[in-house]
Amino acid sequence: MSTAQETDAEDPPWAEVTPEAARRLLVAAVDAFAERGYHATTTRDIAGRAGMSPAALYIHYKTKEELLHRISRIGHDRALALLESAADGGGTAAERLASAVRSFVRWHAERHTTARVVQYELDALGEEHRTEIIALRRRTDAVVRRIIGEGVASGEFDVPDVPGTTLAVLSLCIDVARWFNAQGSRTPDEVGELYAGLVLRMVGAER
Amino acid sequence: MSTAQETDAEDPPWAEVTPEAARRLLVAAVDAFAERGYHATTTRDIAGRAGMSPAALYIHYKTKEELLHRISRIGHDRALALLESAADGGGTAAERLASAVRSFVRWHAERHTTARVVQYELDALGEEHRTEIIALRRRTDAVVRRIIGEGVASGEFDVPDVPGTTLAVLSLCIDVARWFNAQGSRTPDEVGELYAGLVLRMVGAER
DNA sequence: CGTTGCCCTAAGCGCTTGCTCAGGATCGGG
DNA sequence: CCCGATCCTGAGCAAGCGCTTAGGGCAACG
Repeated sequence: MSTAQETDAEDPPWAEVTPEAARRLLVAAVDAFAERGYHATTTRDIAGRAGMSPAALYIHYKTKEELLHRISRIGHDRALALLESAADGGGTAAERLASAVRSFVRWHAERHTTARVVQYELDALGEEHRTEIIALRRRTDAVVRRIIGEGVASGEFDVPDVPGTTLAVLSLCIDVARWFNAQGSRTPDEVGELYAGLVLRMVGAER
Repeated sequence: MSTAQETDAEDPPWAEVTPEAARRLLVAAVDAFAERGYHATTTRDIAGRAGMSPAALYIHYKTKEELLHRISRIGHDRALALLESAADGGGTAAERLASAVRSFVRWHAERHTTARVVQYELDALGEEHRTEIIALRRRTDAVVRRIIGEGVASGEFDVPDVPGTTLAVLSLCIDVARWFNAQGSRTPDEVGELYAGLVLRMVGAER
């Protein structure tokens, strides 16, 4: 029972969730939400996976929705941080775009359990929490659009429709969370590399 | 109450669902599943949208899951038929690939309500029904892979990783169902055109 | 040893869920 | 006028849901 059934490796990521019992519950919730979806997951299931009674959940979280919000918030923060650090990394626009896609995709593959919850359970959030998360997603979009725009301005890229291509690039990356490990024949690094190349072609970068 | 709240235009598509009341229920279920997800939708909600009592549902369908299965089955059949007719349409590999992406994407945009259910509620299906649907999806994959393979063989395309690129192309198209109409600034035709161009670049087709 | 505060559990409340069942309305054929 | 078939409803059952409440175990501190 101590080995997580199909969780991705859990190196550092929920370290910021401070009471240790709260972290155990949150990790259990990520697994359950990713496996069956938010609405199909019961609070009893979450508590059970964390080795606690159903009532224990409500000591650390006010509602089941608050759990989803914490997961979504932390996940979006992390993904956005990855993107921004790649975008500010220096180099040509092509180098920055490739690096951004690589790390963004690698995260969605490596942590596909978390990413699935973060990306696909968005409208299970309450009104207020959802608008907060949507603001984060707009910042994600802005980062990618900026890199592509700069590449166009510098003549590196040939992109007739910058907003549309931005949308497509992000959509491609995000959907990794859905299919990854359907059959496990690719490592996250390989997918990141493949996708970086495909995206460079999409923006018409010289090879 | 007679105007569907945000449904896509309903030209022909559920004509094969024969008792008219069963069709009304199915259309209502598509709307409800797309809006709130399968698990969050109640049979009372579905029946209510169809203007019937909760019990009426069970005259036409054995369970709520059977409804999802019928929707999923018909939707996958339709999407696959579109793909195959484009793939068998003649012309160069580039023309066939562009045509396939155009119609596949257009379907996912135009009928994004249906597509959302079809593509994202897959594992709410029971064991047996799910494996049936997965077989259809493998055929979808095979169609795209074949076109790309032929393009590579004829020298039209330059694709280092055919299975990986096939996966990416399909993933890109399918994810249209998730984001389309988030803001409604693009028509399905425009998205299809945009995506056909992007995909041709991904496979390294001469322009 | 007694007290305080923290973390947890057993039990269960009020409500909703998927689904059932006995029977009513409507209609074409005799 | 009655018949059976077809399609539907009102009422409700058993199970499961999110969440609450009263209290137990235990470490830290005087």
